[in-house]
Amino acid sequence: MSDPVRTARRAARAELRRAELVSAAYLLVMTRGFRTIGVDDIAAAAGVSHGTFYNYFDNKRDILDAVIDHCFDHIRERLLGPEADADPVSMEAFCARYARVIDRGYDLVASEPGLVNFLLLEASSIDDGVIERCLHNARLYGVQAVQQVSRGIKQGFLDPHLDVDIAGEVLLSVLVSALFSALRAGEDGLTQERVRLQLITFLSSALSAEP
Amino acid sequence: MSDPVRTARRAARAELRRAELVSAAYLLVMTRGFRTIGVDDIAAAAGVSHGTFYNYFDNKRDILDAVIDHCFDHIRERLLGPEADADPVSMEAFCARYARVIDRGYDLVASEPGLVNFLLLEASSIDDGVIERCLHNARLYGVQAVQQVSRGIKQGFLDPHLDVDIAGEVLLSVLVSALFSALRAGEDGLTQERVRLQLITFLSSALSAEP
Amino acid sequence: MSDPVRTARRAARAELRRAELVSAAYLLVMTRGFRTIGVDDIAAAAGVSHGTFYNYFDNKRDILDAVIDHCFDHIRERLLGPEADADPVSMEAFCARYARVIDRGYDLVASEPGLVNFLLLEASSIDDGVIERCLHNARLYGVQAVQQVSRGIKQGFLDPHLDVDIAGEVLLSVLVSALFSALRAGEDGLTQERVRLQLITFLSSALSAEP
Amino acid sequence: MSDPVRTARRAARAELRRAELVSAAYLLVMTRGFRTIGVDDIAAAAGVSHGTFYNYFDNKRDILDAVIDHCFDHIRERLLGPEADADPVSMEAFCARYARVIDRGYDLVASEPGLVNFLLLEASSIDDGVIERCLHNARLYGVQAVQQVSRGIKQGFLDPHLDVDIAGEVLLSVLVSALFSALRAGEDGLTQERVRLQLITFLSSALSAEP
DNA sequence: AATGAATGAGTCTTCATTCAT
DNA sequence: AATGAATGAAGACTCATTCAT
Repeated sequence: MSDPVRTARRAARAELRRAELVSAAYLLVMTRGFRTIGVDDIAAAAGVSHGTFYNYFDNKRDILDAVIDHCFDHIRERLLGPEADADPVSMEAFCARYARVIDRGYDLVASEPGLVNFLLLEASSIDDGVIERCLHNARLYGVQAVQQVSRGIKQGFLDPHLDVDIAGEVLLSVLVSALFSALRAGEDGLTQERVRLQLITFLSSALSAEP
Repeated sequence: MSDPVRTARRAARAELRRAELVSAAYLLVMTRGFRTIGVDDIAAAAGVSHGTFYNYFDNKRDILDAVIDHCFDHIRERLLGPEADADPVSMEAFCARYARVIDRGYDLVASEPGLVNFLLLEASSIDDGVIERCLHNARLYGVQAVQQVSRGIKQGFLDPHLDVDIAGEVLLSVLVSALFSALRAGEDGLTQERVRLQLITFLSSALSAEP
Repeated sequence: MSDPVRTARRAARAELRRAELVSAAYLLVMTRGFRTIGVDDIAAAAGVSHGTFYNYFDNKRDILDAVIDHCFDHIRERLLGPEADADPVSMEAFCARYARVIDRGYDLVASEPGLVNFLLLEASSIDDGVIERCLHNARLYGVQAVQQVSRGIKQGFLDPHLDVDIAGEVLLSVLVSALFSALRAGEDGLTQERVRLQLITFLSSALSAEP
Repeated sequence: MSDPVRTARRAARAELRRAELVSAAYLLVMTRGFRTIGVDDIAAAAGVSHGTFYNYFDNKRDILDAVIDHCFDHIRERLLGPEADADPVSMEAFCARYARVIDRGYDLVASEPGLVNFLLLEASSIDDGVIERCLHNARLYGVQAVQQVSRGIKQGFLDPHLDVDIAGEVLLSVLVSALFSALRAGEDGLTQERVRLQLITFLSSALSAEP
C-alpha cells in the first residue's frame, strides 16, 4: 500500500512546488506589494492554477511568512556578501567592513527597490504576525551585531564602556539609516559618498576605543 | 441670493463636519489601518451616513492626505511639546532637550501605538502619493533639524566641522531609532532609560564641539 | 393678505423658472441623454440649486414630458418651416414640398443630431409614458398628414383609391426614413440627393393620381 | 497536465453556461430593458450567482453584444421563416413573400413585443458600440435586400431603372414601417390587413417592372 | 494532486430625494 | 422660494475560498 520510494519522490515534488510558489510570490510581492496581488497572480506566476495554491497554503496570508523568510535570506546574502563570517580586528577593518555594507545597501536598493520597500514599509502593515516575524528575523541580525560589538571590545578596538546591546542597536540603526538614505536616492543632495563618510565617522566617534 | 451670514455659518459647519470625518478616520486608521477600514466605518464613526462622506471627499483615498497631515500635526505637538520654539544654548540644554523628546516619543508610542505604526509602516505601502506626502512632512522636520544644528554650531556647542545636512539627518534618525525602540517596548531588555542614555551619549559624542 | 398683483408676478416668475429648467434640461438631454444627466446637472445649467428643481417638478422623470413637448415644437418649426400652413395644389408642388421637408430633415440632423437621436432612440427606452407622449405628438403629425392626403385627393392630384390612413402613414414613414438616412449620413454611399430623388419618386409613384 | 476529453467537456459546459446567461439576459432585456436590470438579475435568472456572471463576461456592458446578436438571429428566424433561401421569380411571388414577412412581423411583435421595442428603441441609446453592432447586423439584411432587388431585376419582374441601393433601403423601411405599425397594434384603426395590402401595393407600384 | 467553475461577502461609488434653515 | 447638507437604496465589481471532477 505504501511505496516508500514513491512517497519520497512525491514529498520532494511537493517541496519543489511549494518553493516555486514562494519564489513566484516573492517576485510579485517585491514588484507589486502583497495587498495588490491576488492568489491568482501568484499561482499563475508559478504556472499552476489557483486551486493548486490551496494545496500548499491554507490561505493567502499563509504564504507571507515564507516570503518574509525568503526576503531576509536574500538580504543577508546581499549585504554581508562573501565575508559573511570574517571578523574585523581593528577599527579600520571594522569601519571598512561597514563602509562596504553601506555600499552594498545602496546596491541592493538600486537593484531591488521593492525588497527594502516591502520590509520597511508594507510588510508590517499587514498584520501583527508579520511584524513579529520581521522582528524575529531582525533580532537575529541584532544578536550578530551585539556579538560583533562584543568581539570588537575583546579585540580592543571598541570602547569597553559601551552598552553592547545599545551599541548593537546603533549598528543596526546605522544600517537602516543607510537604507533609508539609499531609498531617497539623491534627494536633499545627499550622495552615497557623503552618507557613507558621515555614517562611518559617526560610528567611529561613537564606538571607537580611542577618544 | 446669497446671505453672507448664512453662507459663513454653513462654511463653518462644513469645515467642522470635514474635521469630524478626518478625526474619525484618523482614529480608525490608527487602530485598524487604512486598508482594513471602509468608507462606511469612517462615516459611521463620524455619526453620518456614507453618502455624506462623499460630500466632503471625492473618494476613500482622498481623506488619507488629510489624515496624514493630522498625524504629523499631532506628532509635532506631542514630541516637541510646549517648548516647540525655544532654543538650547549649550550642549547640556541640547541633550536635555533631546532626552525629553525621546521620553515624549516613548509616551507617544505608549499612548498611541497605532500612530507611529501607521506612519512608519503602513502609510507608505498605500501609494506613491502617500509616500510623497509623508516625505514632505518629514522634510519639514528635516529642515528644522538642520536649522537646529546650524544654530548649535553658531552657539558654539556643536562641532563646526559637521556636515549640517548629515547631522540633521542623524538627529532625525536618532529620533526614529528611539521610536522604533519604543515600539519594541521592553523587548531585548532595552529599557527607556538605557535607550535615552545611550542615544544622548551617542548624539553628544557625535555632534559635540568638545573632543 | 392676498395681493393679486404680487401673486400674479410670482406666478409669472415661477413660470419663467420652470421654462428655464425645461430649456436647460432640453439642451442637456440633447447633448448627453436623459439617463446620463442628473438633477444636479439640470439645476446647475439653469443656474439654480437642485433643491429648487424639486419646487417645480416632482421628480426627475417629471420634467421629461415637458422636454418631449419642447422637442416636437422644435421639430415642427424646423421641418415645416415658414410654409407650415400652405397647401400644395399639384403633384409637383406636393413633391417639391416634401423634397424641401426632406432637405430640412437633413439640415436638422446636421445641426442638432442629438434631437433626432433622442426621440428616435433614447426617449422610448425610458418608460411607457414617454412612448405614449411621443406617439401622441406623432399622431398629431399623422392627423396632419392624413388631412394633407385628403386635400390632395380633393384637389385631384392624389390617387382617389388611396386608403388615406395608410397613405398618411406612408408620408410619415418616408419622413422617418429620410431622418434615418440622414442619421447614417454618407454611410452606404447614399447621398442626400439620391435619397431625396428616390423617396420623392417613390411618393409620386405610390400616391399620384396619374398611372 | 491536459486531459483533452475533460478539457472539451469543460469547454462545452462553459459554452452552455454562457448561452444560459445570454438567454437569461435576453429575456430580461426584452421585458425590462437593459438599463433597468442588474447583473444580479441576469445571474439569478440564469440560476447562478453574480460572481459567476463575471467568469463569463468582463462587465455588464459586455453581455450586451451577445444579446444583440441573439436578437438578430432570432428575428432572422422569425421573419424569414423556413423559406429563408428561396427566391421569388415573379412579382406575385415577390409580393406574396413580403406579405408573409409582414404577417410574420405582426406575429413577432405580438408574441415578443419587447424584442422590436428593444432594437428599435432602447438599444441604440446605450452607447455607440451598440449602435454600431446593430447597424452591422442591419447592414447584413440590407445587403440581402439589395441582392433580392438585383435578382428581381435580373428575373425581369422588377423595374430595371431602379437604384438598387435605394430600393433595398425601401424594402427594409417597408419592413420597419410594418413593425412600427404592428407595435401600435390597432391604434388609429389600422388593421393588419389594411397595412399589408397597402404596403404591398406600395411595393408593387414602386418597384414593379410593369407600369 | 491539479483544476477551474462557482460562490458571496465585502467595498466603493452614484444619485434621486428629503428637509431644516 | 431657494438652498445644500444629509440620506440610503441601488448597483457594479473584486477576490479569497470551496469543492466536484
